[in-house]
Amino acid sequence: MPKNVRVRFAPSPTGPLHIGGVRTALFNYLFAKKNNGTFILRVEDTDQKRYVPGAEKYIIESLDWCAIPFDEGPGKEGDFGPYRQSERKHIYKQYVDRLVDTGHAYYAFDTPETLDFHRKDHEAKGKTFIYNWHNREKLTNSLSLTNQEVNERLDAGESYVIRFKSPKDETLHLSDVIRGTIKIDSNILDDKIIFKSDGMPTYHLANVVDDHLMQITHVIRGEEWLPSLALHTLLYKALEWNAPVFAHLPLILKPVGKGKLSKRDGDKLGFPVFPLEWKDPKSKEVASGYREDGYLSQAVINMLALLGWNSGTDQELFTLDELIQEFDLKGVNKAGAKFDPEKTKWFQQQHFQKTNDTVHVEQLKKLLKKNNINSDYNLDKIVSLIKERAIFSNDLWELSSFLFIPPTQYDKKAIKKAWKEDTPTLMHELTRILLDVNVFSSENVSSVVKKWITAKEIGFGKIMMPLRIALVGSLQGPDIFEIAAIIGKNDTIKRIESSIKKL
RNA sequence: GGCCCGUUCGUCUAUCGGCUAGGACGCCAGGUUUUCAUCCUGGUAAGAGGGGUUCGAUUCCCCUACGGGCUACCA
Repeated sequence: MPKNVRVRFAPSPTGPLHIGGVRTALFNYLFAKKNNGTFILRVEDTDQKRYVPGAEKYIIESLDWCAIPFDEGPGKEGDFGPYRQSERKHIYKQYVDRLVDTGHAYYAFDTPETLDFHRKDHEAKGKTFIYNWHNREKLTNSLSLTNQEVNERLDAGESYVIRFKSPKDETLHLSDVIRGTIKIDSNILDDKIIFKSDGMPTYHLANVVDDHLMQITHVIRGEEWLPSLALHTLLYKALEWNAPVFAHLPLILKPVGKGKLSKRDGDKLGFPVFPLEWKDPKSKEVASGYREDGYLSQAVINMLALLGWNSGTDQELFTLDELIQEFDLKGVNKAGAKFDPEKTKWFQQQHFQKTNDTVHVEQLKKLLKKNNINSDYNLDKIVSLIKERAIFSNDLWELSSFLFIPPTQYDKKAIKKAWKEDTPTLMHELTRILLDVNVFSSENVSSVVKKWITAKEIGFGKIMMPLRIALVGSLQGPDIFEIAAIIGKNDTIKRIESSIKKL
């Protein structure tokens, strides 16, 4: 009987969750749901200095917006809480003590200044300073000091950290489902600090302890953690725990240039890198979000899922449920992927078109209200006419505003192309024809106007284009007779007369 | 610098030793729409380089190049 799948997303509340983090959360969620497992949110706030107020709330709101809710986490206490590491502070000490007792860890009293000096000194010589077996005897710690000295320092309240004792001359075989087996020479490993002088564990220790205590079966995280895998594997071994399965996701890279996608790329290239808008509490700077830019969360999720994963088929459009059905870690790529804002837009367009019209009508209502428009037009009809040319819900307003607000200006190119000397006369005649149309439906107007044009033996363009200019202000928009029908007989005639006057 | 991971069209990717190397975004061309956009059809374009292994390598191995990550009392 296999264990129940339990996975976690473990962000640090140091700012807004960026899109790479959202994808990590998504893959965890998909994996959990696919395997009838549990998706846990754990807040890794062991570094008080970097704590940003509001960040945790932002993370939770983002997951909610993306519709990838967690089953256990802050505010949804399960059997393995609390889910904030700051609230688990008391738990970690016993495990550090155990590591010290079993000889896997030791106290170290070196000051940050001393270490910094060593690092700089080594760097100047073109070497790398590594704190491990080859020099730990020469540094200030419980391995180089006598028991008495150590106790004296401890009793005197001298600040200390606890380091994990990395092994000498071992070849470590690490395992990752995406990358296979990775061999590491333990001699290049640092004796990493696992417990800080402020009494808090570092990420490495807290992570391993919590994953074990929370019975995490699969650790799915970003590739930036791959170099820590050796340490984590060693920690599990030292604590005599079974390690979970590890999967390191490829990173999301900048669309252009070098490096991984960062906060700044969004502003520079004009697309959001955050799911939600974020206002920095200190600088008051505002970073745009997909939600506020009018993206559907389904589109963002779909795009993110396909960035580094594929189902093995040609299918690219997925709903969340379909993603859950199809998801498999085997389909995850190894190489980092450049983020593509254009394709993101395409996903948005596809999902927008699939969205039910009633949703669009609600959006349009909101947009009208925002623009102080009071209208009794048939919004269902309007949505059906314009939605196929829209990508974002905000487009609904852009594409229909001329219906609610008569044109005050006319597109110059359009005038040059279609508004000729005899146009005013023809338009004037047209108004008289339109006046006689009793039921002002698009079909009626269309047939009456077309009959008239045919009878007059003039080109369609000579009427249709100026009429469009008169009603819309430019040579754009849906079927012109549909437009006339929506704004009605009076407004249609008024707009034509107004255009004759102005042009 | 050291260590680790990676490398198929411009971009995201399929291919699990035997293909005219497939799809999608973008771009270009044509068609539909008496407008614009949508939409449809077609086109463009790729396995980093060099060695092996093999009857045969995009696929397996090695080297080089390039890209990425890590190298904190941050996660």
